[in-house]
Amino acid sequence: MKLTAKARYAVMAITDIAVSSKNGGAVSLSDISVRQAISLAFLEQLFGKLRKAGLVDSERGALGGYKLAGAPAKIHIGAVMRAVEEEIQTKRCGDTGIGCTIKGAKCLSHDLWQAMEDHIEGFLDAISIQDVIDQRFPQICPELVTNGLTANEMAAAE
Amino acid sequence: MKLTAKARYAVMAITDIAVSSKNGGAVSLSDISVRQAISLAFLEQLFGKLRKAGLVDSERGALGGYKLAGAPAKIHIGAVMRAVEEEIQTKRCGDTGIGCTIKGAKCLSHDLWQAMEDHIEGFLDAISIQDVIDQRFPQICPELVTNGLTANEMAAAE
DNA sequence: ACTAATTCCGACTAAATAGGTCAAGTATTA
DNA sequence: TAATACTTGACCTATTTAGTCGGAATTAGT
Repeated sequence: MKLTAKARYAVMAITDIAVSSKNGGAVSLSDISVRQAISLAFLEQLFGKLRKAGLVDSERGALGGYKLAGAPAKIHIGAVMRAVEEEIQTKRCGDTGIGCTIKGAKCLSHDLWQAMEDHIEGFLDAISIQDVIDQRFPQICPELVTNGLTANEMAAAE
Repeated sequence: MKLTAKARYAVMAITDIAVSSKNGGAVSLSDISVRQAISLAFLEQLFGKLRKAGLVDSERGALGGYKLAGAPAKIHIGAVMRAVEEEIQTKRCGDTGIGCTIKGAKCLSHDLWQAMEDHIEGFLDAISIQDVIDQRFPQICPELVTNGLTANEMAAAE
């Protein structure tokens, strides 16, 4: 899961469809291109992947375009981002062992990166297109539990 | 806050100091270089920034090296990563307005990226070097609150 | 049938970034 | 005084990013 501009454009574009579609009709990429200021050629590249991932359906020909494959509340940001970025998990410490495996043992920070990735992924998978439209996002969890103390308690203990 | 290999190396190296230091003595970069399989030249680059950020103290001369500026429990991963990556927040949607501001209004996904960044930053700031050594990481918060429903409740409601 | 609008597909590319290296020092101490 | 260690900044290079380009296939309206 990469957090790049490409992934952001994909979310913007697919959100645009949810907002702009009339009666569930198809929305053309040229319309999205104008509204979101993203080049048509780049949108074509993105929507090829979104279609293959089953997130949108296409209608070819004149008056064609794309429509969401499901309800906005059922399409999650994480899925959109994974669709347009080929590598699900990139360059994770330990894939090669270089700089991670020391005499056969996992490095201390290996699990840290895994926990971080899980956290980011969990966050993005918890948000649907509908949530974005409604501007409804998860707040930071106030009780990040580490060894029985909350983050706030740990800060106070310092 | 960028999540690159450079930032990971910095965390690995600073964790190495916490683990390898004898009686709080300085640890040389050449030792870290060997143990963590990171080039000495690259470590020098990283520790220059860590020192300026006040996360480590240096001792020059023979038998010199670096030591942590504070207790491992007081140095947090987020601070380490911010120290080695110059831009705190990069490429955020809306900095230029291109592809974000449409007729003067913020794009729908603008706040999404902000919420995501806050979430990642909160996660990393909650973890100290000591936590990494003890392999103690925050679990995914089971109650991601969005509009009063937890993530689980929302999934069930779909 | 013809035309215009649109998706589909793969190759290509310019610019930026990541991830380093190298050279030439300066400071400290065994 | 030699060895070790830190300091600084310029430089380098492969990869990734963020696209473009050209053309083919498909469909709706005239």
